[in-house]
Amino acid sequence: MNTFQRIYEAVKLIPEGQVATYGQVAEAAGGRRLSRVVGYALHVNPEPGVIPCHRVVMRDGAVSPAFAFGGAGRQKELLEAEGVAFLDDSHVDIQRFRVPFLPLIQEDGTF
DNA sequence: AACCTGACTCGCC
DNA sequence: AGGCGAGCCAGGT
Repeated sequence: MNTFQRIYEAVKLIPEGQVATYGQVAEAAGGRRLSRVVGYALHVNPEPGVIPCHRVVMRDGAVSPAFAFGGAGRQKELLEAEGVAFLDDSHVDIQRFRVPFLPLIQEDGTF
């Protein structure tokens, strides 16, 4: 169970209709400082469609400009379809839809 | 094998 | 208040 695996597990745990920040995913995966690694992990997303990377946004709710799996507009589309409201074209209402907490992923992949 | 870079975040000027 | 550097991991050069 390496860091990447845990990051992916954490992202998969984000419930539909909610979003999580890179920091939250990072904490669930082992440490807040992994936030940057989280970005890299999703960048090289090995399982598009399986890992809901569209539910991961920056701390201020902004979606990544470098989003690349169908276009940034696609991400907004998916999130709104799940019930996540947007404040503007690039920011989700993070305060209302951020997942309250994410379980800590253990070495063996469990909580 | 060392070095650089990247979907981030936070703390310190 | 806004800019800068550090810490983390993996993969490419």
